[in-house]
Amino acid sequence: MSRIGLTKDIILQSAMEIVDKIGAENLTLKVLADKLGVRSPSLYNHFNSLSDLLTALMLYGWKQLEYRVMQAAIGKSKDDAIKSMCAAYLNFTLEHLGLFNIMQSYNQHISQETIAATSGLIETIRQVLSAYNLSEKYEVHTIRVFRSFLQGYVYLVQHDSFGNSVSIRDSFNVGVGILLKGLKENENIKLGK
Amino acid sequence: MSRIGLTKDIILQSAMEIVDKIGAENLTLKVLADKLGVRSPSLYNHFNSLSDLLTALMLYGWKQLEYRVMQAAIGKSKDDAIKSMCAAYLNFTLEHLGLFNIMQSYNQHISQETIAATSGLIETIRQVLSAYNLSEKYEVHTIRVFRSFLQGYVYLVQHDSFGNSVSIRDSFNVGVGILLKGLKENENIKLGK
DNA sequence: TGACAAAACTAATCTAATTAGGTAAAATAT
DNA sequence: ATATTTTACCTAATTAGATTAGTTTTGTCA
Repeated sequence: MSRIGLTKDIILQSAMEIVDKIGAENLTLKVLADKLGVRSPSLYNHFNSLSDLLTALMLYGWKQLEYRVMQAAIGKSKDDAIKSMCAAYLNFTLEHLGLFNIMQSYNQHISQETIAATSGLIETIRQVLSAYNLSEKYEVHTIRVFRSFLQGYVYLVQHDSFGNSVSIRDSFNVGVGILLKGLKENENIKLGK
Repeated sequence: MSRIGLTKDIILQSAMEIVDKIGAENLTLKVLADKLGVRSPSLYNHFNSLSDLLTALMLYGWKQLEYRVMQAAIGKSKDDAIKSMCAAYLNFTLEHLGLFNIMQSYNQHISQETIAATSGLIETIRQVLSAYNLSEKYEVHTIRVFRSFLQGYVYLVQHDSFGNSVSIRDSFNVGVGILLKGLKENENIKLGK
């Protein structure tokens, strides 16, 4: 009977598949261990606790999202870049509902690592925004407003909070459009209030 | 030894105090029962399960938020009403971080009741928006965009995701301002695309 | 080959939710 | 007022899941 040879990455990959398939609330060490062909205490050789594992999974998710959003910005600038990045964000989260759930709910405790995991993402956004010549303060405001919209939109879609039949993508694009217009209002105002 | 005389409302009130004080993740039946001067199985006379209790707590929260936002709109119209409502939303959620956490995380399962609980809120928003003469489709888009921004903003504040020192209220107001401008773009366009 | 570290195991423990079944206070009916 | 029923509460037991302790196995490297 040969050893399986688990690694953190293999475990996280499996955990991701599980949460995306059966929902974040149904991830238990037993379910995960079964999928990996191992007994649940064995997972403690790789993670100190379930909470540790979920934290790692959250960071794993942010890294992937960061990669996708950065990819989307390559070769584009200004509005095109932003639209593409926003679409990439939406697409990733819709593909990974369970994972995104964990990305949201498990960053309560350790904000340092979370900030580190999302800093690349924010840096990318900052680079794209630099083309708009925003004042420093307005750049911060703008990033916050975009992040809020994205975060909230996906959350509401994920929880089926948009009752009726108007297209999810249409409303999303309208939202991005509104934010882009707001961005123009503050373009080139280097001494913004 | 006389009976305590619990009711659902008393239990929910206590539960709210607990989650706002020590965080949603630390609410257990034992903690709640201790606070109420009762043994944990006794709570099953009032709720079928912890999940039931949390669901009720979520709805309880939405009702209160609805009330506060409606109050904020009284005697105001158009931009003033919207600004006031948004501020009320932000204030409520900042006062009730734990409760809001549960309001977010526990509407995964029963969307019907959640929709019922938030329908009054959405109706209020719709009334205020009617002054703008938006096309039907744009009204839906607009509500979705506002909700997304509010939801996301509060979420990010709650999770300390806004690293630096620019004022939380300022960015919020900038965001509301951007959305209001976007709203004007579509004002009086009765045949919006 | 032999020794060490790591990865896996089984068995046991702990904590929290839940269930079963009993008792007594309160509410209701006679 | 008394009898009956309901129900809020209790204790004790069960279950599920995370975690810990201690052991065995396996791969690696001197």
